[in-house]
Amino acid sequence: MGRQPCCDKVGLKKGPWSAEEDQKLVNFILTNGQCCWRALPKLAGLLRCGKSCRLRWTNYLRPDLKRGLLSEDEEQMVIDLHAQLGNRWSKIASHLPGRTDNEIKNHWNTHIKKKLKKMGIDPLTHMPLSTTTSEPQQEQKMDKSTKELPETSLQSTITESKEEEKSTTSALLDPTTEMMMMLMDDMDGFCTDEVPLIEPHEILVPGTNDAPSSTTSSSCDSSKLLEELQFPDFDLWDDDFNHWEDLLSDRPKLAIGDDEEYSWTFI
DNA sequence: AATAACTGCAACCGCAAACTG
DNA sequence: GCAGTTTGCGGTTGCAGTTAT
Repeated sequence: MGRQPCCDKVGLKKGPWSAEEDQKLVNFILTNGQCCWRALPKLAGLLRCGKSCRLRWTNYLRPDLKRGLLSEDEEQMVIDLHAQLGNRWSKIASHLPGRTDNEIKNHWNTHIKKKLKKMGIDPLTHMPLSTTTSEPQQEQKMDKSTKELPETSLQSTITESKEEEKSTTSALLDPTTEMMMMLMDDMDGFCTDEVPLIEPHEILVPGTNDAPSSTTSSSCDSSKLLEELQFPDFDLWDDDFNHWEDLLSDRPKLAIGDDEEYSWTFI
């Protein structure tokens, strides 16, 4: 099957996002909803691939994201869920509202792994280190083959069955979280990755006070952007998703061509 | 003060599943 | 059922900031 090239397409920008790009992306998604990532960059006037836009949105720009370090509770939850699910970061993230798989993955690799090792626990098997091989090489191998993990006592409880997964993970959760999950299940395929969890008027723009001391230039720009950004006042997630059909069918009218300069009027 | 080493996070890459015609 | 396309996921990398020397 032919996979289309993504960012290696000539003319597409890579690397850190600028504040302007963030603004374009946020404005576009807030106006038109989240759909058709492939077409989004052109429609939003971005010289990025759809994949890059999706990543930027889900990992950084989504208004429902919590920022800052994971709390003790969240961290413990990640450890428990990892013991059950392994490196299935998206599954783990789905149990932590406002957290992304990338964020959890990074936190695991940079903080929790070390913490567990310090405590004499193998972060991979969640067993005491003395009973497991702690050869870095071996660990690397294991990491890479998480999908075919040799069954440990904990991991052997993992089942692919959704039903069983629900029951095992919900056992770890507090009643509120459990209820939220049940409600989400009732919402016909709703998942935390589908924005928003909140209404536009409830959007809490990450402020300067509790914002993480993120140090990358793009992050700083974006914090600024999000502070300044005026989210449009409309019901974002009603049946206005047919905006997309309009936009897509209107594409020629928008005169957005591959090599043309885009102009976009922001709300 | 300079710079080497370390750390943490955002972003990219490639694969596979899901979807579509 | 098949081929092509899109989306989602997990692993990895690059780089800016921080700390140690």
